[in-house]
Amino acid sequence: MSALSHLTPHQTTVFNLLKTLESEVSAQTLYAELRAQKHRLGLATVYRALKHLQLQGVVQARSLPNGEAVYSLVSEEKHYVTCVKCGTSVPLEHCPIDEQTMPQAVAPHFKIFYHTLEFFGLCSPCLEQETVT
Amino acid sequence: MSALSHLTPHQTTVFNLLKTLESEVSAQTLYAELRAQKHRLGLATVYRALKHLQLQGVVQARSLPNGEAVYSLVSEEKHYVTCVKCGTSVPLEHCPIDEQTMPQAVAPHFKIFYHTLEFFGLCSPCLEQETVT
DNA sequence: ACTAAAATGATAATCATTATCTTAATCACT
DNA sequence: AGTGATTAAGATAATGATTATCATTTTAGT
Repeated sequence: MSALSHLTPHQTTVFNLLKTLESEVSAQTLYAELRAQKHRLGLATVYRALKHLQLQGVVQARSLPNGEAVYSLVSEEKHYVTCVKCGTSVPLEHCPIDEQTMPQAVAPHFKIFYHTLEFFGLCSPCLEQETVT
Repeated sequence: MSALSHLTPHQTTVFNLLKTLESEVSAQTLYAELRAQKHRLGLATVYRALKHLQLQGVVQARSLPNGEAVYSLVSEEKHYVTCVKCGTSVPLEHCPIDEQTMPQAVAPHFKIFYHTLEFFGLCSPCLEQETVT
């Protein structure tokens, strides 16, 4: 990974908090957590910091079906199975992408930072509801 | 694919339009197109129809970074490379998922309808902007 | 210290989606 | 066909995350 361009104190704060978290979080949650830790920054700054870190290739984002985005470090290689009915999202342990074909699959003129892989379907409870109904 | 449960006329209309489209479309676009075709239905009905078709496993959804969702038939096996800066989304021709490991990768108690695979990074123009700046 | 550029805060604006609630259509059964 | 119950639909308000705006503060380089 190339060196990060200079980060402002606030950007560093956001980055550091992300490093301590095990799972993805929304910008709103990050903001609430930082405020709870007595950091004085605005919500817009959190969004801007996340955008900046994304452009640096160190933070990744995933859009949930409910419209909110969740963020995590790029190093967190996690994929998910998501229920299209209730929205439950379960992480996968292993990435089933063929390592050989992956590099060729991406367009030649893109610099790739990360990828997301998600399976969608029905979780057991929702599946039962559907078949019963 | 199991038989679809009964579809209402409006649900059928939405489904049929999706069948004629080559690329993914948002609910808003579907609504505008249907209205342009003199169909009399409400926006909420389009959203409800899409939700219903999703639960049937025949329509898939993908959330874009800007927060809107785009829909397409499940049969459209397309994956994308998306620029984290400008949002440009380019389809891949080939799915690089290892067919062998895929079934084992999904959680045992999920009924899987489809999957999405996306690569994120910077497209050429945006990459140049970043390195220049 | 000084000026230009970048970052920040506060808040308004945007916009897709969902909820609500009333009305209309459909269905099962007699 | 009639009736009551269930489901679908329409219209629109409400929600909520994200972005835009703009005035102010901070930073970097000279």
